Order: sequence, then C-alpha cells, then structure tokens
Amino acid sequence: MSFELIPQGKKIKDFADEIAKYWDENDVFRKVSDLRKDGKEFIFLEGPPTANGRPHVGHALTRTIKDTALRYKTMQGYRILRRDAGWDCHGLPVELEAEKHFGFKHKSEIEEFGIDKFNEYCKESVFRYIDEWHEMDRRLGFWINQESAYVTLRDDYIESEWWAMKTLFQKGDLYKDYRISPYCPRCETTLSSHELAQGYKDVKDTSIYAKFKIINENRYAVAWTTTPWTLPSNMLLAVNENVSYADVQYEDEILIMAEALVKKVLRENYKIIRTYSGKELLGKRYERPIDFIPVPENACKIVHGDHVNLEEGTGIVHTAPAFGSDDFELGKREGLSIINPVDFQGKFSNKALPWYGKFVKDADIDIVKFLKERKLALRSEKYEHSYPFCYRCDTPLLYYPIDAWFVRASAYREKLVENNGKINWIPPHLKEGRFGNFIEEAKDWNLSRNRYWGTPLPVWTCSCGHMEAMGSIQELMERSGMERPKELHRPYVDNITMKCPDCGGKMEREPFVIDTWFDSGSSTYAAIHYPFNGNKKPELPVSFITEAIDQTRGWFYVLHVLSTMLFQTNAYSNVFCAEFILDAEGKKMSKSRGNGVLAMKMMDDFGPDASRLFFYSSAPWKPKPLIEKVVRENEVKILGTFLNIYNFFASNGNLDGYSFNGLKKSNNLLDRWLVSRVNSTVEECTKSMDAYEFHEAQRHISELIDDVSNFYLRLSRRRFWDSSSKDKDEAYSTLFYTMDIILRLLAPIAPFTSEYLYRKMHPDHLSVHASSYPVADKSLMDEKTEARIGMARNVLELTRRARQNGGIKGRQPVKEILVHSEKISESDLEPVREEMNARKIKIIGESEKPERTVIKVVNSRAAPILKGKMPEFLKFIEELNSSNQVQRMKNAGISFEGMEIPSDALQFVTEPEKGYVREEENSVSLFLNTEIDSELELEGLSREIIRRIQVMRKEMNLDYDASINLAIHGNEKIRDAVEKYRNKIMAETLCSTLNVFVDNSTQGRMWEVEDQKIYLEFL
RNA sequence: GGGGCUGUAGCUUAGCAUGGUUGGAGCACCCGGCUGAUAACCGGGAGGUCACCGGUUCGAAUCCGGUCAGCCCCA
Repeated sequence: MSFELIPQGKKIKDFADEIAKYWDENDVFRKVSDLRKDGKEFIFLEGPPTANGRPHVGHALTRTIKDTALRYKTMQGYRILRRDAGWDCHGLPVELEAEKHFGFKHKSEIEEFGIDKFNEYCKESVFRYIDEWHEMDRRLGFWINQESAYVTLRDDYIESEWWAMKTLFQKGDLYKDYRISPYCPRCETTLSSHELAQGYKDVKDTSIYAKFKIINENRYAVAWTTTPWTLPSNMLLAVNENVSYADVQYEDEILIMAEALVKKVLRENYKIIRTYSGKELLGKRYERPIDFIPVPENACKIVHGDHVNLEEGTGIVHTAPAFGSDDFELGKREGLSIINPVDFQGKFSNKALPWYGKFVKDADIDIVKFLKERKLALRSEKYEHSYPFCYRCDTPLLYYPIDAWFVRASAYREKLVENNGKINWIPPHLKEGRFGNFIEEAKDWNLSRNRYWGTPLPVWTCSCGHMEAMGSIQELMERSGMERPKELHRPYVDNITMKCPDCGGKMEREPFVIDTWFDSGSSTYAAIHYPFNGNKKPELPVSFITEAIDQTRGWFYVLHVLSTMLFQTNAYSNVFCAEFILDAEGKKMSKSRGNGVLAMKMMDDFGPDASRLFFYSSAPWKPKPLIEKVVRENEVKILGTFLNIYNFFASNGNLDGYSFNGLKKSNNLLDRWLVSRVNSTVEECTKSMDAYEFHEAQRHISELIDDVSNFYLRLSRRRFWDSSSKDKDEAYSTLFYTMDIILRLLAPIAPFTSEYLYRKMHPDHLSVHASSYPVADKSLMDEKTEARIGMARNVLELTRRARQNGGIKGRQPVKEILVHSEKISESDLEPVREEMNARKIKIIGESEKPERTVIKVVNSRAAPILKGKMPEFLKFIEELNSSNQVQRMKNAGISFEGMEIPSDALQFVTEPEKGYVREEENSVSLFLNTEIDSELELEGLSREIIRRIQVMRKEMNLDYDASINLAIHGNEKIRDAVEKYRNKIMAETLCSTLNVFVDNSTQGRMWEVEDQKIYLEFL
C-alpha cells in the first residue's frame, strides 16, 4: 500500500469538487445516515428560506453551523431526525416581486388581472433560485435531505395550519377585532409587530405646534404633533390631570401648556401668568383649528390621558382616534364614533377637505401652511425621530383603524417566559435579553393580511355574526357540501360558501390570507402534516435550530409562540444565533448598498472549507467582516499546514513501505507527549463542540496542528529517515494516529479536506463522516509529560535567545550549555538536545551557576558622601568585584577609608562569568558558553558546507535518494573541516565521491561562509 | 426614552465568568537565525493610556458605578 502524495500545485478548494462528486456518486450521505439508524435521536429543524432570492454569505454561515452540528452529532453516533430542507413560499415579498413583474401599482389591478393567474406566477417565482440553493448546499457541503423538503405552499402544510388555527379559534385565541394596526397603504394590508420591527428608520418629519382655542375664553391650548395630517381628524385633546399646567402670555395671546415644558416650547419672551392642576382643564370645550369634517356633539373637549407625559411636546396631546392606539382607546372611552377621512391607499377621501385625493404624508406641508396662514400654528419645525416603514416596499406606514384577526399571544406571556427558561440560548445573553424582554411583553399577533398569495384564513362568517373555522379539507367539504378546491389558495377557497346554522344565510370566507410567519412558525407540526399523519405528534422540543440574529423576533419567536400555544412546550431546546457577515469595511451588507456577497462567489473565490473555517475564525455570534486575508490565513494555517504534515508522512512512509497497525506504545518522550497532547485536545474539542462553541474547537485543532508541524515533526524528522526500525515504526505510528484523530476532529468543520485526506490514509473506508468522533483516552493523557516537554521547549527557546545575544548561529556547535532549574531533569531535554547543538548540556545546582555577585555603585547616593574620593572608591569597588569576595561583603557591609557606605548606595547584582551568556525565564536559568575553539569551528564549518550542498540538491530537483559526486575548493580551514567530517558530509548529502582542494579554482558554485569563499562543484 | 452587545498593538483577535508575576497570539514591518515536509518556521525588536472617568481592593483588562463611541433591538 502506498499513500498518495498531494501535488504541489493542487489547491485545497480543488479537493472539494472531487469530494462533492465522490459523495454524489457513492451516495455517501445516505450511507452515513443509515449507519446511525439505531442511534440516539437528535432532532433538527430547518428554518425555511425563500428561494426567490439568491443565497448570500449569511446563508452560507448559518448553513455551515447547521451542518457542523449535524455532522458532529452523526459522528458521535446520533441518528438525526428531520434533517430535511424547507422552503418558505408565501408572503408579501413574493407578491411584491410579482407586482413589479406585471407592472401593477395597486391591488385593484391584481383583482382585474385575476387572482388565480397572479398566484400562479407567485408560485413559480418562489422557486426561481432553487437550483442555485441546491448547488450552493452541494458545494458548501450542507448535508440535508432535499427530496423530503417541506414546502409551505402545499395543501398538506396549509391543512395543518388550518388545524392549528381552528384549535386557536375554538379556544378564543384567534379573534377578530377592529383596532388600530400598523398599515401599509401601498400594500394595502396590516403588518404584525415583528414585521413592523424590521422597518424603523430615523427620518425628519414636519412637526407642528397647533393652537386650539378654548370656547368662550381667550386662551389657546397648544398641542404638538409629528403627523399634521391627522389634525383634520382631531376629536379630543388629552392632558394629564396630575401635571401642572400654565397660562402663558406670549406675544399678544394667552397659551396653555404644561408648566414644565414652557421654556422648551417658547424659549424666551414669555410670561407665566398662572399655574394650576391639569384637572382644571378637564371638560373644557375647544374649537378645532381644522374643522372641515363634522364631528359628534360630544367631541372637542379636553380629557385626561394616562399616556400624556412631559418628555416632549406641550403636555397637551392632540387626539385623532382613527390614527393612534392611545387615541383610539380614548375615543372608545369617551364613546365617540370615529371619523376617518383616509382611504385604504392612504389618501384623503373626504371631499370637504382641500387636500382631497392627496396622500396624507404629502399633505403635511400644506396643512402646516394652512394653519400658519390662519395664525393657528405656533411654530413648525423638522423633527428627527424613528418612524416605521414597510419593510418590503419602504412606504411610510400609517396607524390605521381596520378589521383584523389576532392571535392572543399576550394571554400566554407567563407560559412563554416559563418555556423560554428551558431553552439553551447561544449566546446566552439573548435568553434574558433581547428575546426574554420581547416575550415578556408579547403583543397579540396581527395575523391577517389583506392580500392574495398566502395561506388563507380558514374562517367563514355570516352577516348575522356567526363564525366558523375549518380545521381540515374534509371538514371544509363536508360543511360546505362542495368539491375539494383545486388547491388551498385564493381564489379557489374564496368560492366556497356554507349555510349559516343560525340564520340560514350564506357564510363566506373572511377574505384574508395570513402572515407568512405563521407558516414558518408552524414547521414543527405542519411539515409532518400533523394531525393528519395518523395523529403522530411532533417530537418537541426539537434538539437544535440555528439562524441569524434577525430571527430572534422572527422565526425563533413564532416557533416559540405557536409551540407554547398549541403544544404547551418550547419548540427547541438549543438555539444558536449567528450574527451577520459584514463587508470588508465592517459595514452591514445590504441590497441598497450593493456590498452583498453571494454564497456562490465565496465558493468560487475560496472554496467551502476555507469559508467554513473563516466562519469559525471567531465566535459566529459576533459580527465578522469578510476580509480575504483572514480567510486565506485560516486556510493556510490549518489546512495548508496539515497538508504538509500529510505530504511529509506520505513521502517518507512510501519509501519505507509503512502501513498503520495500531498505535505503538512508545518510550520516546516526544511521542508520549504528542499522544497525550492529542488526547487533551480531543477532550477540549469535545467540550467545545458540546457547548456549540465550534470556533473554540477549531482553535484547539489549529494549535495542535501547529505543534505537530513546527515542534513535533521538526524535532522528529531524523527518526523517519535514519533511525532503527523500531524507533521509526513508533514515530510513524504516533504520527499516523495523530493525523487520523485530527482529521476526525476537523471533519464537522472542514468536511471536504478532511474527507480527502482521510480517504488517502484509509482508502478502504467509505468516509471520515462515517467514522466516529474521537473519544479522549485518559490513560494516554499525562500532565507530567506535557509539563516536561513544556520545560524543554522553554530551554530550547532560551538557547536560541542566548545564541542570538552571544552572536552564535544555530548551526555552530557550542562547548557547553548549563541549565539551572528545580523542575527539570536531564532526560527531559533529550528531545531538544540536537536542536540545542552543544557538546555538553548539563543541569546544574544553584551553587554551580557560572556567575558571580558584583557591586554596582549608585552614584547619586555615593557621590555626596564620598565627594572627591569617588574615583578612588570606584577603583576600590572594581578591584573588589574581581576578587570574588563580594558575596561575603554583602552581609558584612562595606566601609571605605573609615566611612560606612550606606546600603542604598550599593547594589549587589549577579552577572554571568566571562565567556557565558545568560538567559532566564520562568525559574529556568541558562548559561551558554560562547567560547568557540578551532575544533568547534571546524564542525560548524562542516555543517555550513552540508547545508549548502543540500540547497544545491534541492535547487537541482534531485531525487531524495540520488547520489552525487562532489568537488570542493577552498582554503586550508575548509579542507580541514571537510576532511575531519568527511564521513558525515558524505552520508548526509548522499555523496559517493568527495574531493577537496586547496586552490584558487572557481569551478562550481561560489558560497561565502564566514568571509571564506567555497566553491562547490557537482560532478 | 428603554434594552442588549461590542470597544485590547496598524489589522484580526485571546484573556474577563472565578481579580494576582512583566496583557498573550496571528497578519503586516524591521533585525537575526533555521530548513531536503511546509503555502512555512524559530529568536529578537518596534508597536498597548486594555475607549474614558471614578470606585472597591494590598492588587483591576477582569468586579462595581458613570461617560463616550459603534452595532443591533424595542417604543
């Protein structure tokens, strides 16, 4: 058997294509899954993307996390359930795209065109990029069952949702209400609070301080609003009865506002005439500044409102019950019937208004102008605040009174919080933070959309007020006595009617579709067609889900709400929340900025494994800028280095005909160290992977690879070349064992490269993903050995430092190195002995340190005392220092010419004896003897020569085992070195004949070594 | 206005839960060295007010309070 070498020019990302093909052709995913069919269950759930957009790097990130988790669990023997793709199909974004395609501006055009044809287009367009998604998953290595994907537009899926809605309806948890909802006048539909949340933007709006004259008095109440267009619909003014108000003389009028806000509103030139409680204002009647629309008798008075505060405005709040939820509640409390002069498209629809037909937001300026001309405005100014826009079409939303259907989530707040307690959030702060806060104040979920492409609301109503929800297709057919509709979509379900059991009238479907988030939030049960699957309940909670941070209020939320309301449990037990990938400048990627990166582009540029490693280059729940250098760096550091280890192993292993036959128990300290180190790493990786800290596992692996390559192999190379067969075998076995484990640790993270190399090492195995995740063998872990090697590395480092400071190259052997440390024995240094390159390496005791204590004079202290005698004193100290008597004086104290020298004028320090360089660190002292005698010099020279020959061999691309014939020309010293080390030079360089000449020949290549010219000539 | 996260070298970051020698790495830069596995590597240098202010403590990057900046979320 031989190990296939990886050619130099081959790119790591090229492996991926080969492996993807191998997996496809050999059905590896299915085979690997089958292997685990009796394993413990681990339940996954895919968060469904919409395939009408192209996958970008963010999708690649979350899919990588999903895949890593599932490959890891698979390798641990788990059987993964519900490893199925899923596709979200309905919703406003799809409709919007269709409208654009057909050039529609208004809903009415859709109805004229035909809902059936419109929806048909939506249905097709929703899978526009499905091929690209499949291809991306294939290239990224996301193992997920596509054949069994759930699709939210199928009748099965919708039918399950109908069951859910009927269940909620029967409990009273699905109800209809006329209330103020955020409303998009372009899409002509209400939005839910979580959709609303996506569209807040900071904008400057026109705000105005409007004056309301009190009837029969010469005073004006001042109210401030950022929505002047609601002024024509004013019906009340609200004050807070617990707040102090003031009459203020300003210019030639008397104004009313909260005392605390006078200065802020009027700034200067005002005079407070009188202050009083807000109670005094209650019940006062006023004239509306804009009074085109008649209002009921009981309107136009000042009332109390709890929501009135002193944070902004005037403490008097203009109230238009049609356009704000506080306003609406007030109006209801006061028994007012609402006036609403705005149509569904957000235009003024009351002909009495001068702004008839105009979009309300565009009328703001006109209204301000209108008031100013009539001196009914105190002031108007631009005001910056955040305002909601439609998250899909960017139209400013209105708060609008409309019939809508709600899910009574607010009644389940406690349950939601309780179930959240059972969820493991990654990262943890989301649990009590963003998510926790949100569910504590869960609002009722506005479910209905006045749209076309979506799951139809299965509620039929009669004009007499009777309502029924349909919970299945069968029920629908039985109840209506009509045929099964072509599909559970509009317009087909709209045509179904039934007879009212109360009045005998005709019941028709409520014309709504539902929020598409209800679709994706139903995936736990609808994807398995519960309860029509033989009443087999979904297994809840599922083990693991992950998406990006935006889904906290999106998918994670709706799953949690529906699971809590329908199944009384949490939907998932582990949820991993990824952050966004940013562009190279650290800016958020967005369509409008055009700085987004497609997943396919990332695959093209970097390949899957480098991308995946990049995703784990730091915690995935921290935002990460996509920087090419960082991607490359990870790839080179981890995969590149490993590849070289493999190539080293393979090229030598093949020469020796090596095959792995189990881990050999080795006495070699380095071997034992590596084996221990490997198992420690396995333990750490397992801990990290179990905690879903994949990036930590990656770091552990990366550090191990680095140690193997740059420490273990560097020091062990010779053992693979010229040691005894037993020693060699132990080295091979240790290295093979290590590589095998590293590849298995790496498999969930970099599945392609690990597969590629694993199969090179085990050609008869199906896949690294069919192997088991390594289990740490405690019996092979040995802290002491790891500590001993740690010390040895420390000593080696000190040696290198000492050489540098002593000006001695690493290739030059030195006479001796003395090491003092309590924690080290000579055998510990065995592995680094050669690298230290000294004739003698000795561990010494404290007293054997080649150093002496000397006195340093602190001039600033000594000089004032000794004055003119300083020169003599310094000479005296110098003599003392060379007398080796210092140590004794240290305790006795020093006097000079009868003067006691104070101790703070002298410092006792140690310095290495002449001829030694000293380096110290971590309680280790190392002394390097810098004396190079001629014999050492000759050996150093011989090594320089060997090195030059090796470079030439390499440059000539000679085979490893090709022998050479060599002539060397140089001076006597060169000759002496060559002659003295002739055997070694010939052996190291595979030289069969070697002749050395002292002459001036310039044959061959010239090298300069320590100012001496050498000519090396290959014959 | 409220909540969350982040702030460490030019860049990417570890350390922070549980305070303790001189705050670690990698990339880039400079000097030196090593190398017949390497896309490398090793030693040294330069580069840090650990965002800022204050507090607790013998001792704070770490704990506490506040401020500022960036990002995200909510209203």
